Amino acid sequence: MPSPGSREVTATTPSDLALRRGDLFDVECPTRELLDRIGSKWVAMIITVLARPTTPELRFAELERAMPGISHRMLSQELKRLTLDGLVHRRVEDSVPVKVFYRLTPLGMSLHGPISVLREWAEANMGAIDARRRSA
Amino acid sequence: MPSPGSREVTATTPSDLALRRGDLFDVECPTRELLDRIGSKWVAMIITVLARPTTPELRFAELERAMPGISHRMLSQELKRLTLDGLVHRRVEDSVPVKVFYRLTPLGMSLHGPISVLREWAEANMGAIDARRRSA
DNA sequence: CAGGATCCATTGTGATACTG
DNA sequence: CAGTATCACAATGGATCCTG
Repeated sequence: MPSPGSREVTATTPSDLALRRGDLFDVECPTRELLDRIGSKWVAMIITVLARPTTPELRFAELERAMPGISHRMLSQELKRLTLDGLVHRRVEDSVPVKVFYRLTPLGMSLHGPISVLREWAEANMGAIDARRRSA
Repeated sequence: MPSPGSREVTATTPSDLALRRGDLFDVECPTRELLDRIGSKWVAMIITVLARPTTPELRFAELERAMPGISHRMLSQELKRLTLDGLVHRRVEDSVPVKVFYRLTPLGMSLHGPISVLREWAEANMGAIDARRRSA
């Protein structure tokens, strides 16, 4: 979050309203940043995996295995972000060695629907789009 | 089978199948890249603006004005990408100076629903998430 | 007007190594 | 096991200038 040193130009206070209600079209509204965060492939995958009824709770290594291609670092980073955002809950079992379990919070679960819709669109139309790209 | 939740990835050439059907969980499947592309704030905004019944077709400068905060370069880049992907149609009016109009293709329109769902989720939950982040 | 080209600062990301 | 730290490099994105 860089401090606005050079350009607090427009908007004297109208952003207050946008901030409160969430307005993608307001420059100052964090909804933009939020959308970029939840719209990523890694978030989509994490939410999708954790939303599977058979695996409501998974350990770090299990998630890693369930998401081929993700790097150690990325998974760690994304999980931390999602935890901070309150979409994922982190449970530590005090054994030796320690075990950590991740599961969706109610808020996280509520994101599952929207993300599924987008993911399914992507999976359904990927072929057509990819083909067009190649020919162009 | 000690790996619960894992998919049956036993095929010899799984990428072929995944490529054809679109599988986010396949490392080689372009669906991942596609999802990252369509999940961005700029794409969400472009699609949303062009989906407005009142403005089915907009010129470059009009789009720019409708999307406060986007840079010249970004808009140009994203429009080109969306055009290549077949989500946006580009119509050039041969006047002096030239006028260029953008509108959604049927494929682009079909993305409007999914994106709206995600955008609305973001706008609705932005407040809670933002508050939690600050306190953490 | 539309948008390409260039420069440059910032950030993202993988690989690797290390710790409790 | 579940991370964190560090490094090197790629990608992003804004600002600015340029052209048909």
